[in-house]
Amino acid sequence: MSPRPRRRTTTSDLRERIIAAAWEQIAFEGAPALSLRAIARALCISAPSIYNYFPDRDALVTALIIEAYYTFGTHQLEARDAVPADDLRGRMKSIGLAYRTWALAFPQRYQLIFGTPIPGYAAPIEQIFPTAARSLSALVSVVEALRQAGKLKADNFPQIREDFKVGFEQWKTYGGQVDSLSLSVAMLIWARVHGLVSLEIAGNIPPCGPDGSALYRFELESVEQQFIQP
Amino acid sequence: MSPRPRRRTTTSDLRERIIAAAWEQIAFEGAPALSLRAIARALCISAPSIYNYFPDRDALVTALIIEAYYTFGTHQLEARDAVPADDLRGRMKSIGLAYRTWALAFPQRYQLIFGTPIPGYAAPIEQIFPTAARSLSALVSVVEALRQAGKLKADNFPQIREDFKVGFEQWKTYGGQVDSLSLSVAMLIWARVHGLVSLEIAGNIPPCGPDGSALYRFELESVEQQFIQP
DNA sequence: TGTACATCAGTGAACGCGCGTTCACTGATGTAC
DNA sequence: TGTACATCAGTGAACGCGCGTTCACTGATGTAC
Repeated sequence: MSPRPRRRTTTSDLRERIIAAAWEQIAFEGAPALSLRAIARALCISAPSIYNYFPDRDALVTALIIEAYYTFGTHQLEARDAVPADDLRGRMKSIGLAYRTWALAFPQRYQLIFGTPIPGYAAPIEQIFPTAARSLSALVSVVEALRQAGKLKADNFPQIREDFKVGFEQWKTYGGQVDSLSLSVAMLIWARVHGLVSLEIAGNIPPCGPDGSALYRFELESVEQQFIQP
Repeated sequence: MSPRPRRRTTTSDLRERIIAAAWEQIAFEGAPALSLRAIARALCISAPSIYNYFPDRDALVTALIIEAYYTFGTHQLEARDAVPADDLRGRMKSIGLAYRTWALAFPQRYQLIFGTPIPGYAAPIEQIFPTAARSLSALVSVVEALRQAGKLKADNFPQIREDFKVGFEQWKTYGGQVDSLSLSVAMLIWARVHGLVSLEIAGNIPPCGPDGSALYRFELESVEQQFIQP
């Protein structure tokens, strides 16, 4: 009934330092090896104090995943907005190149959100979904803009469109109505860039060879030729 | 100097049962959670007995990776050879469909060889490489056959070909001379199927929706139209 | 055929380790009066 | 302004756990003669 004392303003920002140390550890050891005690050690802090900020290890992982999606999404949106809105080809190319740039800069974060799930950790999809959907909204919005401008080539897509009408309902919820055709095409483009990037990060193409930028640029051009009207 | 007694023929094939139990565990828990003690428990066996067959945990993981590559490669080669050698389009489609079939049937094995590396485990590339290269040889051989038949469309590839000439030397060693153009194109096709398949396995496309077969079939047709002369 | 012996797959106990998490606590901080 | 008090971030000890790996051993097996 009586007014509660205000919570002290936190001056140590320990929560952020915990997250920073977690990223540090993930960068060197990989996500599945993430350990609260190792984080505490790195911060010269007792392990239980982490529980003042996260109820358990999984909550920390969830926070990391959401932050990774958010950072990635922001990077994508900035890449899109760096090109004038009437140059849709330019916007597509910009987000395509930015995709690989971010993934190569933060490979462990990329693998954390798009790679193999961590054993024993079940992602709480309802918490993660909005940020995950936002992270792809740059791509989706450009494809949708192309469609509305009548510049989207998608000859063989009616069937896919029908197949995915139901499945994409959830994706649509992140913000307003988006055509299921646009979402299907965006998904396909996403898969192409993800394919090359994830193989490159895993060190599969080519071992001991040059980087994958030539193949990647070729693939972006393929997307442009296949899906955008001249 | 005197003739050593012959090694007793092993009747219990425990080595194979260890590997089978390891696959079982990977299927349920994921590869990074693989534990020698858990395997021993599943087999009603003492943990140290595993050391009669594998010098340490990493050696077991290496054996599993090689077996996964081998099984996958055999599946690919069988898919190729199920179609007459003069029907190269048919062969391409067959291995393309088989790729997804195998990956969906054994998602953890797929992630073990093509996904995020296991933390703390460094793959001995010289041991793994031949089997890994073999696993992609079905695709490479079909692309190469197309090239030799003059049916390979690859207009914008000269530059890539040059970039990758050095990098692909290692790949070539698995068996005879293969043109670097064919290898580049094979890599690109591989990246496309891998992109869709890995997103599908990770549950990213689409959440709660239908399976990815429609998108996948579209992508195989895209490959055919883009890279094979009519 | 019988016996002594070398082999070696599998065992049980033990090692040291790092982990997530709990618990009762301390002590600085800011508030109420 | 001074004092009593509630708050709560951070601590140190402890829990039970599963892990990889080592070690000396046992006991069945197959061989040599």
